[in-house]
Amino acid sequence: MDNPHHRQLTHPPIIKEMDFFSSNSSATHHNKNNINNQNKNHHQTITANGSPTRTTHHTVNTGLNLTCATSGLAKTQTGQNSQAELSALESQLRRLQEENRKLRTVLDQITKSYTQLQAQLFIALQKQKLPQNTEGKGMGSGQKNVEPAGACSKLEMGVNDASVCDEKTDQDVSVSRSNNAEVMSKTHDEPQLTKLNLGKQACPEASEDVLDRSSSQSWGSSKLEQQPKTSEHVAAADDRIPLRKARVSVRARSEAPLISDGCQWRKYGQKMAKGNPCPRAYYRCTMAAGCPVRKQVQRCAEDKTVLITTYEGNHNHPLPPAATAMANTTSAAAAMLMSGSTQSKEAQTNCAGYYSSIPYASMATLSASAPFPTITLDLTQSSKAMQLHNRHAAAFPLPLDASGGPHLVGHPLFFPHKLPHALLPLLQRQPPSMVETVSAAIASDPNFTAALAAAISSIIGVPRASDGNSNPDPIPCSPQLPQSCTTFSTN
DNA sequence: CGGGTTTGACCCGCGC
DNA sequence: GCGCGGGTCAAACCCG
Repeated sequence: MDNPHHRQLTHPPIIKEMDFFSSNSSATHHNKNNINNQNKNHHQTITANGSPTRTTHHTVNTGLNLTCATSGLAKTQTGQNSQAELSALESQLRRLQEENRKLRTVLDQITKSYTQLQAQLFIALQKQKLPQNTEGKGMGSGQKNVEPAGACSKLEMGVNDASVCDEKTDQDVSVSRSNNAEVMSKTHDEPQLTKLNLGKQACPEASEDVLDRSSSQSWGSSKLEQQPKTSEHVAAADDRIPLRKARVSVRARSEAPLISDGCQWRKYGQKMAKGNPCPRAYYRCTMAAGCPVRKQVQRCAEDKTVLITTYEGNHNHPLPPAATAMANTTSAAAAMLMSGSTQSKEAQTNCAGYYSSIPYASMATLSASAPFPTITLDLTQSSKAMQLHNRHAAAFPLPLDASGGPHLVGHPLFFPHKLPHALLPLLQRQPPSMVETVSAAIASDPNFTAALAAAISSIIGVPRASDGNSNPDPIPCSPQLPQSCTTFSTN
């Protein structure tokens, strides 16, 4: 299932596309200027009928010079023919210029309508968001009281199902697709998160319902977890595109047969998937009874050194520190993905385009066409990402660590208020015991941490990096991030 | 002996 | 309705 999907998602051409988008906003601009210059060319040639001196006018000049030359020859040869030819060329030029002008007008109109629509959408979403913010404020204060100390615990308090995020913050996050960095930042502001947290704390039944619902929908075939569809559920499904739980797929190079991620898993099945000689293994989280989280592990058909781990669901129990980092990464990714699950395919495409404009976005790819909405964090691309990273050094001043390599932790792009804050100490100060558990994935990819951070950055908030320090206060434990639906570490 | 793995059977959704 | 493929179950088996 996931193989063709992953193939599609992480195929190099997509990365090329990312490169195109990410590295060449200036290039795009440049092209735009070229177009404008060409337009100007037509204007100049027609209105002034002179010979522009700029080389960018070469094309049109050539034509004019040729006509001049031929007109000179015409005097000695067939003058009438040349005259006719000249007039024909001139009329053709006029036609082209007219057509060009029309096209430009159309383009202007389209751009204008797009901008207007974008503004209207933004206003509408802001209106929708207002009551939520008010609600969130009250909840936020309440939530702080019950927040346990410790980053990990804080993270775990927010058992924020990606699906929950989807249901409650659809509009919020969808705004982030409008290439609006400012709005993007708002999607991760506290209110919605506190709401989510409260949903779990103050209304456990309700949130459990949501959790169970999403679980039963994604793993509906499970007899143990399957719940009869109430009319409410059906109605919910009818109101929107069928509610599907996001999947987060992590591609990492590892010779190990299994990437341990800090959680305890029990294998409950193995099956040969079509199109892949490697079997797919099914695991269920056994850290807590009834934990709905499952994962699938399969090697990539093309590159068997690549281990594809697909997570689905959210843990309903506290996670060990070792498990929180990737958990928050993937849950954030899932939340981001699910926030767009109700969008049109076009929106999904735009979303991809949006991400592709972000450094490291080559590692995060989306798929709305898959049976389940899936986001893939391709950690096998880390080296390329690092090159990309360096390429963007001019645009995004990057601090390098002592080794001279890119150091994403503490990087401007690596916003603590965006990222699971527990990630910072985890990434920066890995206890030796944990380091020892680092698996072949890391061994084969020393930039794993940076790649992971890059993936996170690409998902949750890089656009904000450009605006610098809009939110300098670090939230101790980014509660806005949905709680880890997954965990990922190595051993 | 308890917990995890293996593996064939079964269920379910989907496309034809 | 049928076949196919993905996902899950559960009995048998393995292992510390």
